[in-house]
Amino acid sequence: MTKTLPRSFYNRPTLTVARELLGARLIHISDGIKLMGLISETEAYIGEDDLACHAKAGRTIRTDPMYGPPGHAYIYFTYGNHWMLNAVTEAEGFPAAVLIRAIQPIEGVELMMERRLGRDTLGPGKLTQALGITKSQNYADLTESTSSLRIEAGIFIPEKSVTIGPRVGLNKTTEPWLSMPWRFLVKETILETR
DNA sequence: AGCACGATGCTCT
DNA sequence: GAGCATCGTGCTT
Repeated sequence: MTKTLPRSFYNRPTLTVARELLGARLIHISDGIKLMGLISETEAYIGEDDLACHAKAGRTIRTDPMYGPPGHAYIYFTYGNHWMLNAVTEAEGFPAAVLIRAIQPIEGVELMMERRLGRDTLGPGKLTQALGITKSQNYADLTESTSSLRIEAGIFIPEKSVTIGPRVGLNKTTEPWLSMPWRFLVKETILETR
């Protein structure tokens, strides 16, 4: 029996949270079926000064979840097709979040494969499609053990298995934000556990 | 294997 | 009305 990561886990510097979320278990109960994957890629978006962070526009309908208490989901829609899943970090009132960019499916793999038409789950829009995550899970409390969307402690990822680099997909962002090494990626396949 | 582009709709100016 | 924290296809090497 594993435990969800507590709110204090998220109430820390976003870079620390992004690094430590690697290997954690992302769980979504979808149509009564438990889907679970190990988080294998994250990115940090930190405050209104970070020009890559949506909060650069201030507190709006869209960015509101990031200003709320840590440990909740911030979900938004982009490019006309894709839902993005973030975990809100740092103290309430400071807008920051970790974008979950990829998972390694562990449980409920058949349903995930079906939804993805057999394709992979490496990519922020792909994992939400596989897990069936949409705007209806926006603001979900990730720390609640009965929540249909939650994150539990997973397996430890050693430093030598982590690649750190600049965030991707930022088209018009200017320096220094464009090159900030705020992306965390597990190099090899994470060992399968239960 | 890598690049270019179109799809598609919500959010903010 | 433009821009976007993307994805998949199709075409080029």
